[in-house]
Amino acid sequence: MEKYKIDEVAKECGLTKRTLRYYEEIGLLPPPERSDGGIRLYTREHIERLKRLINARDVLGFSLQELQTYIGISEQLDSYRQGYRQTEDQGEKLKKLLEIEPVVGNQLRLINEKLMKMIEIRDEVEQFHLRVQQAIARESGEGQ
Amino acid sequence: MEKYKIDEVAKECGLTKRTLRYYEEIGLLPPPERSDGGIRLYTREHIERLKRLINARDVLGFSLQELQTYIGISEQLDSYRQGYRQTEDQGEKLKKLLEIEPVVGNQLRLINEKLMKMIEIRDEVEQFHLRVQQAIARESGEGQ
DNA sequence: ATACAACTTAACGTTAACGTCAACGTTAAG
DNA sequence: CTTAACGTTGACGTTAACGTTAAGTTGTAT
Repeated sequence: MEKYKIDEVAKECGLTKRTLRYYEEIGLLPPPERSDGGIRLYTREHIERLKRLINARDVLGFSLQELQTYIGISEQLDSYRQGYRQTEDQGEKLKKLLEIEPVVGNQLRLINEKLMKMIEIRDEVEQFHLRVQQAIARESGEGQ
Repeated sequence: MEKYKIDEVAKECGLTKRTLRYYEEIGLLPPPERSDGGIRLYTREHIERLKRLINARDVLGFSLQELQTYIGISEQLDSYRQGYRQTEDQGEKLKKLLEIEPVVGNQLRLINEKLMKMIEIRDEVEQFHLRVQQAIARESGEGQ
């Protein structure tokens, strides 16, 4: 499996090294493996995860705190899928799932709300754009 | 025309008084009329404008700086519509419009990009939600 | 007229999300 | 084997976007 040093990751994701370390520091990124000398060695998985994070940050406008819970949830589902059909306590699993479900449902609702508002804004700006274009056409057709 | 004091406006818009004054301070809100004693008196227009602002802030995730230009543009269109067919310099108008157009076009493009990414995320979360619900159904159906 | 709630400005405080700098260690190249 | 480029951990600095407090003013209800 190929390994990446911090600057490569930073550049591929459009961040700085500082930001990567910061995200790790606050628990947003899982600490990557280190070389014998202590240098961070990231994998593809780290990068993909990071990209999803950035997307959520930029698009949903989540704070890093909010991203923590956002991630916590997808982590829990992963762990559920890992332990799928193992001899873990069935009751515990169900309990966790029942905890997670409303949180995710709520997220989904919020995202949909935001989405609708965003479409409204898009339409407004589109109208706006059209009016400007029409005005240009009229104004420049008139001057002759 | 009805007038509103700062706290009414703040509550209707879900902000604090401090935030309203701050927005005015940085030029995001036009200074409202004042009473003889110096108390801010807002109108419906102020409120509606403010609400659009909050929407753009929350949904598009604009910084207050970015909102300034966002507003600047809609202001310019307003001023265009005001001066529509007046004896203003036609060349100036056209020049302004030609300046505005690519900016708005760019905004529109950015918004559409964000919108698409958002839809992707929505779909992911939706899938996620479904899987959780299915897991619950399976897990709780099994225990009997 | 007097209280009292709500307004005002001014100034300093706070938090998130990094930027920047110093001092030092690691690694790949010649 | 020694540089030069890149990495590491502190630690302090910065900026946006307000919160908070103080000290005083205005509006209104009795």
